[in-house]
This record gives sequence, C-alpha cells and structure tokens, in this order.
Amino acid sequence: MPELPEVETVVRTVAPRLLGREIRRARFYSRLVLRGDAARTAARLRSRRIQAVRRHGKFIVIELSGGLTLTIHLGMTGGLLWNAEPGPHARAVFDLDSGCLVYNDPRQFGRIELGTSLPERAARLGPDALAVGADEFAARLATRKGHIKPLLLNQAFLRGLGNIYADESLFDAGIHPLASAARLGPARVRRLYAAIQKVLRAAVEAGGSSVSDYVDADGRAGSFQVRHHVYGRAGEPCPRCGTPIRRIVVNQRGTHYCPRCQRA
DNA sequence: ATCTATTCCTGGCTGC
DNA sequence: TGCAGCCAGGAATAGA
Repeated sequence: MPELPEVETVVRTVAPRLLGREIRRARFYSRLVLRGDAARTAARLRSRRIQAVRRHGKFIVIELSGGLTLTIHLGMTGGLLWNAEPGPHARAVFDLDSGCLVYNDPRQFGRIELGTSLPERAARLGPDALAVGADEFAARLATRKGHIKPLLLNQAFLRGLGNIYADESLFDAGIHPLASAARLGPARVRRLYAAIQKVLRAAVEAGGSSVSDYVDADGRAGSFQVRHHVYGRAGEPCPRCGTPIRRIVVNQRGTHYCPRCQRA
C-alpha cells in the first residue's frame, strides 16, 4: 500500500521520464478514479507540457503548462507504470510525445484530478512527515487528544504516514499505539520524531515496502518489507526481546506492536 | 473543533 | 476442486 516512501519512489522513477514531455492523449476508464468529466479532462490535458513532478504527502503532483495541476493519489492499490501495456486494471493512460504512463488500480481507491492548483483536500493537510521539524512536531502533538496511532494516520496532523510506517515508527520509539498523544512527554516525543525520520528515510532508500503488489514505475518491488519489525508479523517473535508480536484493531486499522517493548 | 464509525472496492485467502 | 465469505486499508463522509 503506497505511503510516503512508496510515493516518493514512484515520483523519483517517473519524474526523469516525464519532465519536458508533452501529453498527446489522455484516456480514462474509471468514473470512480477520475474526479471530473473524462472527455473534458482529456481535452484540457491535450498538448500540455510537463513542467514538474513532485510529492505532496501521499499525493503525486504533476505541474503542467498553462497553469494546470494534475494530482494523483494512489489510494490502496494504485500505481504508475512507465511504458507498460494497459492491463485489465488500467484506469487511465497518458500518451506522451515519447513514451506513455499507465495508471493501474485494481481496487479503485485512488483518485486523479485536474485543476489550476492543488485540490483543497491536499492543500489542507499537515506538514510533510519528512520535512517537519522536531519542535513543530512536538508543538502540534501537545494540543491533540486521543491515541497516538490514529493521530499518526491523520493526514491533517502530519502528511505521509500510513498504517505500515505508523506501526514501525511506534515500535522503534517504544511507544504503545494506544498511548495518549498529549501525555507522551518530551523524551518520548523526541524518540517518536527520530523514529519517524529514521524509518521513513530507510524505507525511501529501500525503494519502499512491497506487501501486496506495490511496484515502482519500472515494475520493481521495494525491499523494506523484509525489515518490518512488527507490521504483518503477528505471532512472530519481537526482534528486540522475543515476545510474540501482537495484533489489535485500533480505529478499524490492523495495529501491530510488541506488548513488552511498547508498554501501555 | 476534534475524534470515531462507516463506506467505498476487489484480489487473495480461508474454510467448508 | 470449487466457491462463499471474509479481510486488507486511505480518506471522504457522517455522526457524536
């Protein structure tokens, strides 16, 4: 499932291919994935040149000539494939003056939208998890009620973390997922901040995690899943203390932690 | 304002 | 072997 490291990897693999290219034709095959009218969106995209490709949290932002912004969110199973043959799950195809980009998404939780700026839902998010400073992180945390795990998943609090990296960060910091966010205390807040930075940077370096079927734009799987300490490892021994990893459900999300290393 | 539950989707897995 | 039923979860939405 694409979170910050996976989206970052997709952007890095796709950006060099896209920069400076012109969109010849865009085709959309899913009314769910595309926000807006397919024919009108395709017409607006025609002959636009790609000026920038960047990541905004888990969003892929493609800046086009004429002041247009194409925003892609991969949802759960979305993926961008460079020069791939469109398969049964291709929801959009962008033919360029050189090469083509296929948006693939079996479950159709992803979204593609075209506008003159970042869509509101992307613009109103919290600071990027890899760009936020330690002091800002601590200040934002101090005012929040509720449990720490759901807060880390809240993109309005911090953008980029998803279920895998929230669990891995909490394990690294030794914090229970149901710990009260506001009552963590300065030492644990610093540990959590450092853990998030460490886990995300290592995951980006590994090309992300491939747990279901995530691959980058060249079809390459990431390798960070072999370094998951708790995510998807319920019942397996904790790599730190050997206690079996526990799986609970927090706000409808599978949550993995070590009951000994992460005390309530 | 902030937090929580529900809903959308379908491939893959489990168990009968 | 076949198939019904369940599970995964990012984020919009509605409700508390």
